[in-house]
Amino acid sequence: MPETTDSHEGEFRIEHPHRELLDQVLDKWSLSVLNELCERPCRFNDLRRAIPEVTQKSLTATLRRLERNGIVERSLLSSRPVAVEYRITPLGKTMRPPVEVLLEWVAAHMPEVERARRAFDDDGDDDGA
Amino acid sequence: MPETTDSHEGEFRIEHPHRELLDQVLDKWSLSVLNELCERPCRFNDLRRAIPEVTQKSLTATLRRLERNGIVERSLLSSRPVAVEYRITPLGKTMRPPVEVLLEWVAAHMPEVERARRAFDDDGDDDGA
DNA sequence: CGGTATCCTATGTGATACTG
DNA sequence: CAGTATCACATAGGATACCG
Repeated sequence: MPETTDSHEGEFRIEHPHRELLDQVLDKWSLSVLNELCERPCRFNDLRRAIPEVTQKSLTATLRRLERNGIVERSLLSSRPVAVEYRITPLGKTMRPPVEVLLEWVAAHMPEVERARRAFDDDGDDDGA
Repeated sequence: MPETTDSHEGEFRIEHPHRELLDQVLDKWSLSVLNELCERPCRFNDLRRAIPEVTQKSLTATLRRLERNGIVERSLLSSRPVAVEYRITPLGKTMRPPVEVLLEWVAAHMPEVERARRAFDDDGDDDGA
């Protein structure tokens, strides 16, 4: 074993560039956008309609960020009137399994987390008994 | 076979309470903290030393958030001088597999992402030819 | 030792208006 | 249609100082 000391199983350790990528692909609207794009290519306004809570500005920012990271691809379909289509890339599709695993963890443990939150919040409530 | 090939709807879909939990357990310092705590219980200043980039304030906030979600546990060891110990909970330990899967995805695809970023940034560089 | 309190800035996000 | 520009605001996070 030429590899050193840390043979202990994978950890929670993360370095900065990885952290940054994680923040960009898991940011507030990314998963909702990918959820649409993994079903079909979408026009900009298709996405707005599919995700009504997102503003134009945030949707644009999200798409640019995902495009820059190679997760989605933007194609100009015609120039007059402007028509643009967004598609998930092969790289983007590789995100599905890990994201699903994560989402399954969240769904599975949400009840336990909510119990913990209630316990914590109640303990904090020392309203002068 | 009731399952049509594209009945995989909602793979990236996430609802608000889930989104919020994800934000709290994957925030800037959480993984670094969990990385320490999954190896051993730590005092507050142990964590500061182990993660020198974090400020007191952010570390406190991170620990409180994780504690509230049931991911870490805080115990008062003695009162004078104050001694506190943080430990990962069983619930916290369940985060490891999904987080590892995620981190493996990041590590595996970082080179491709970086290529995409360079391509994107270069395209943006219309330096007026 | 293990925090709080305060101030400050940067960023994310929304609202709204405008444009090619 | 698919954005950009601008203003406004809330929050995250850092810097610093103080406290029991």
